[in-house]
Amino acid sequence: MAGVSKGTVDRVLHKRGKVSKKAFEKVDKVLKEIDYKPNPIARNLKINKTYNIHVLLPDPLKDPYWIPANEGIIEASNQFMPFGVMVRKYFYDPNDRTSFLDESRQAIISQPDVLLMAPIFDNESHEVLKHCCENKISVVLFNNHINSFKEQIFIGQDLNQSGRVAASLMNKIIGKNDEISIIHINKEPHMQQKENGFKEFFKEKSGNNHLVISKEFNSAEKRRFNKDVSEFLKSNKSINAFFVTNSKAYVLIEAFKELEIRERIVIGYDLLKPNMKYLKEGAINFLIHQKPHRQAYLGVSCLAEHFLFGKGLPTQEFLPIDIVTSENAQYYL
Amino acid sequence: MAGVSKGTVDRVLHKRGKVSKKAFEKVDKVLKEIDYKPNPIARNLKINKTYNIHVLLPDPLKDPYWIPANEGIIEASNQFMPFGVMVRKYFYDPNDRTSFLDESRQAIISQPDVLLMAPIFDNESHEVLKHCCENKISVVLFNNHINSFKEQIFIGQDLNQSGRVAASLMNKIIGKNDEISIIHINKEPHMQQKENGFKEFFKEKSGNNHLVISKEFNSAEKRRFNKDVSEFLKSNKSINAFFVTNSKAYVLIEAFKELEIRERIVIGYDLLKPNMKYLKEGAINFLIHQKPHRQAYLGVSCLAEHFLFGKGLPTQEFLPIDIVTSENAQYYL
DNA sequence: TTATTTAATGTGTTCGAACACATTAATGCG
DNA sequence: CGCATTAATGTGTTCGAACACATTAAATAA
Repeated sequence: MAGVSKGTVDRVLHKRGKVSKKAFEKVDKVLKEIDYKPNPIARNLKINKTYNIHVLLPDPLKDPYWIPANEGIIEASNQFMPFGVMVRKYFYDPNDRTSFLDESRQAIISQPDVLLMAPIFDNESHEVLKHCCENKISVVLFNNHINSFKEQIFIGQDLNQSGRVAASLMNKIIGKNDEISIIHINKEPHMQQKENGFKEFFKEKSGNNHLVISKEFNSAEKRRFNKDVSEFLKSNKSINAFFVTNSKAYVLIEAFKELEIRERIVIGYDLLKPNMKYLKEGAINFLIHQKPHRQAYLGVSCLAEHFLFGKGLPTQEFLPIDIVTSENAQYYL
Repeated sequence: MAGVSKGTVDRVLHKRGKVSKKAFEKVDKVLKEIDYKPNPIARNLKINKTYNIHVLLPDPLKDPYWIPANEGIIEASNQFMPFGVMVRKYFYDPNDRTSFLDESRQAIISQPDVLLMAPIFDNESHEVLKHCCENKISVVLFNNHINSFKEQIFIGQDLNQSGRVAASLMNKIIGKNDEISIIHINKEPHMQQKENGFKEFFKEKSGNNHLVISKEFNSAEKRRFNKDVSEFLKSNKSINAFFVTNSKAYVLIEAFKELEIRERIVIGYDLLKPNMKYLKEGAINFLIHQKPHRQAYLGVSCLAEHFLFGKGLPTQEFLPIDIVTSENAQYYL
């Protein structure tokens, strides 16, 4: 169309230089006229590179919250395998910081194109990031942020806002002057953000009608846990609404059952089987869905589409904060 | 690997016959051993066909509900244009059945590979489906079902369940023995399904504690509408909770404002600007998000990926029924 | 002016699959 | 056995982009 060979067009497209002003202008004009867009399929076929995405996440066997995340990775992996995208997973023990470091080291020495990780330990995650920088491996975070990692790509919920959503729901269903407790079970650093958001909402919207106090428990030993809960309730008789900041609301409900405590308001996180059961029974009023499946799936698929078809990458992909009741739960599974 | 030429492998892969038993077995064995998956990129490059997806939906200028759907189509269209997928839109007037038929005819005579449509008129949609069958154009429906179209591919919400979700929310926030009204504003056939689901929930769960009555209004003339609402409220003094079955909750709120009616519970649909405003103000308690953007985007992108990469098509893609409050609304826009 | 360097442009091959076409092997029939 | 017919197998080209390499035109030096 421009009266030059494909070689010259190629040099214009890729700015490889060595093109006369006249030729450049002829080609450029045509490119603009026909609004040329390269065929990503042909492009990819020629480049024909295998892309390696390595994923670092907690072992789903150690914490069932991560089961859907794992499935999301598998799904995306299968989908993009035929396109030459290789996904490899590294599981670490969510209760063991060294296991996190060990697995990260494994991942980094295999020199992937990108490391996708769920960073639940603050300090250790910093180290991993440093190593990745040194080895020129780009990093994408999912599930939760790490404080000073703001410059990284992140896929997940705004945890502060997530706490606010919980608070807004709580505010709609609690009685006047009811007292509320924020329950952290086996607290991880990022759970504090949810507490902050929750408190923030009540400070703004509700004019301190409701006392909000926070409390940490450890669920490792069931008997001990039940005793702790029982004591806490005894010394806080007027509390009858609970916000559990992770997927362990069912643990609290089970303690309630053993202690014969009924008719409390409970808002928790995540669609684990036992949570779903108590949601259906009415023992849990609302669950907030953190979409671990979608987070992981999106992490892999966004990267794959970026590598394969040059799709742009977002810097922050804040997923919707889904509110789940017994009636709409089925569609989120 | 099997000691035969690519021609023979090709015949085995595509079952074109003319392959000796011996050769077939050799090739088949290797294919299984290496778990051969065709490279969808190369495949598509060779086939090099332009796929035409035509979309028939109500004019977003006539009903703002359809604005995000239109945007979803544009987004998917831009994304798949470089792959040789051509999307063409036909807008019809949602208040004019002939315009629907006219536009459908236009769409069909251009012989697209598939017609994606939002079928808000029952009988007319049947006719369109018939025409498509005759012309061997496959059809995908989105936004709402048409009764006897169950065999078609559908992308959207389960409207009956959607009514149940609204009811479950209502049930969580109304006072004991409060009465409820289901409000249809400019009723379309599929809105009845939401009413059915809503009533069903209260029949099952709430043991007829709450009277639920349904009422239709027409909002074409504002003065008339306000008067109708006023009269309805006067003759039903104990009703103070409202379920509006489409995106027009804001119309009801505006009537309330003029009639100086306050502190009613309202649950409605869709994140239109005025609805969002009243949600933030607290005049609307919950909105249910029908995801018109995602419906339309998914419709186009599923089809495109099916044509391009042989991805399977679901028969029913029921989207999640998202519950929206002032605190999580921002992520759904 | 001619040789030589450098700038500019053109040509050929490749990626993996699809398909048309060419070739070779096997079978049937007189 | 020879030849036709069909079955079986192999070869070559194409899709659009990327890139190595070949070629030609222009600029510079001897």
